[in-house]
Amino acid sequence: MNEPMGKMTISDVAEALGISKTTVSRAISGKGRIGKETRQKVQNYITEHHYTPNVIARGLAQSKTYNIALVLPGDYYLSELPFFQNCMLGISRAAGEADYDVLISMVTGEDLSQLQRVVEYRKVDGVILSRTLVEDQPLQFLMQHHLPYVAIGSTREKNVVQVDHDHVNACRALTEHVLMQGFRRIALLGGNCNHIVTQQRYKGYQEALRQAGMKKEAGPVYFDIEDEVTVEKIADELIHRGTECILCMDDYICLRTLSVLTRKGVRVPKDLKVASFYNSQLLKNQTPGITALNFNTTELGEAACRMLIRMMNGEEVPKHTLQDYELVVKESTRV
Amino acid sequence: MNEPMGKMTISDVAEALGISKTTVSRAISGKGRIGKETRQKVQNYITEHHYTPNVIARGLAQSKTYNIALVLPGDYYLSELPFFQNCMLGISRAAGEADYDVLISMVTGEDLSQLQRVVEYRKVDGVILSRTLVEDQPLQFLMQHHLPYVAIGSTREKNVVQVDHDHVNACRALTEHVLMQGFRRIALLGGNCNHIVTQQRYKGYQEALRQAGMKKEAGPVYFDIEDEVTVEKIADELIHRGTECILCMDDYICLRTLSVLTRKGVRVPKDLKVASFYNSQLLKNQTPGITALNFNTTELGEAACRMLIRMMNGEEVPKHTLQDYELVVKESTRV
DNA sequence: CTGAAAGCGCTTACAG
DNA sequence: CTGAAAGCGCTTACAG
Repeated sequence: MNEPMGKMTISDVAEALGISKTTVSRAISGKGRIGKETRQKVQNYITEHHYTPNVIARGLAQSKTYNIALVLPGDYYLSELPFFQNCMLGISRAAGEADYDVLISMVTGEDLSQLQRVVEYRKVDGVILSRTLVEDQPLQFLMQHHLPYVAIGSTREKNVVQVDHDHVNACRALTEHVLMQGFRRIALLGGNCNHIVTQQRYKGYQEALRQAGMKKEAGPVYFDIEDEVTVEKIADELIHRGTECILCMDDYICLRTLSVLTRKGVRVPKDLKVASFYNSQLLKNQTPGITALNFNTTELGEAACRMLIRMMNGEEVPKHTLQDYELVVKESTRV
Repeated sequence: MNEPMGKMTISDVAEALGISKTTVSRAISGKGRIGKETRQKVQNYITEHHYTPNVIARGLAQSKTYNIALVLPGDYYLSELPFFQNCMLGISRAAGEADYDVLISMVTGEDLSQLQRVVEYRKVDGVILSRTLVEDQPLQFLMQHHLPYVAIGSTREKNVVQVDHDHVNACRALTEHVLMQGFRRIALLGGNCNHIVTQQRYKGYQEALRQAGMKKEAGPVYFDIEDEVTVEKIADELIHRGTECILCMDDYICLRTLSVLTRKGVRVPKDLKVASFYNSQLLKNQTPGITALNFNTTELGEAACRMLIRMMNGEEVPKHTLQDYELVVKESTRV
């Protein structure tokens, strides 16, 4: 109570108890042999006097930081996606349980400086990549260093530990569902081609079509849709071509599509069906309800973080983990 | 090239150059007197051999961590708000410029454990609170410790350094605008009462009414709107009462309101005007365009972080900083 | 079961 | 201008 909070050291404890620092250290960490009584004595003292170890000092001695880095896209529109927030929540939770903290490093375009600083300065024991790209600079960077890391998302690099949602099967399932409803002219509105997830979704879509015995694409497929103007043009084209159903690769694209359709007086699902390969808060309150794929992103983050912690502890872990999805059918695809 | 990256220490450099560790340290930090040539020699060597200092060790010696903590709400729906992401982006940017890293600690409800761990373990040199509450446990916690911190948002606690948007004047301006258009029956749909920002927005609204000589509230005021069901009920009431304009305290509430109105066949702005006290990506692509207040959240985060850095450097800083707003008038309030 | 000592990789008075 | 030494607050062989 007298000493200012946060200043007490292990030496103070040792002195007060008339024992050595070594013993105190052991009593706290639980490592090494130590008498039951002694340990109890130390334990009592430190809780009573609110001693908390200096993790930095411990880290230096152990060559550990008890920090992990989370690499996040620093681009404006991307950072707003709920996906990353929810991931972060899960990661933070899992990290906390293991007494780790998470440090964020924003990577914007070609600028890897934040990630570099964090690994070169040895401020973290491991890294989590929040997404994977076709041309993946952060991943390339990590592959050159000997620091444990896991990728949320998939990649072709075989030796990278990856934790992902099963996008391919999920998208296949949703596409199959639409095919089962009897629709054939099914358009696909896709996101950024440099995102691996875009490739996976496309693959799922194609697989469903192939299985249904359709030789070529059922409807036109678009990629790299970023703004509403593009959607506007595409919508005209689709309506003109008599499209029956529009599959949107993510919630943002879907929201924009719905907004454009409403403006054009096209009714969903009456005139046109719509579904989304990704669900979120954004779509939740939409009228009519939107058929979409549900993924638990927080759990994904947790899983990735647990994986990383196991790696940092020297355990062997599976290279590729897939998490399940949920297909939620609502009015937007009703016949 | 021979030595494994990230293992070189200051001693290695000293030895290779035949000088002392002290000198090397000085050459790197730039502190203390040192010969120009010597410094150059060291500088050349370390860039050539890719030496990077161990920041943990430096931190221990200096009793600094070069980390700051960002306290984020861990609640589901809240963490999805773009506000926090954009703040984080700004903070991360400003921190990086000063060679600091940002560590996140999620605070969920009553659970402050993540924040506690981070400060008790001395893993950060300062803390940023991403929002302020009426009943503010994280703030109370920080006030008890002697660690620099700044709050994004306002609080009644006079001695807390706070950086905020000028919500009161912004909301007053928007309300005035609507009054100028000639509307009188103006309803307010408010958010969580425990958020200080809710109080500020309400205050701005009231001030505008008072100034316009209206004794009592122009339209009904609601608080704690969290889901669409509530909005649904309120909408019926408002329509019944002949409300002319609905002011929504934030983008989420606004989006829900619009969705409900569309479903009910109420046309905006023809039948009813709508405006929002907060703008974001969510509202950007809405049809019709929504009159709203724009705030630059990334800049807010940057400002808060710079402030904290100054505090950590022992500088005096102003207790209360307000950032400007922008009123964007669009179709949703057109007469 | 316990302790003295060296070490983690830096910084910083102090002395020269 | 430069260096030897102590110190930051822990951990961990090594010895007893």
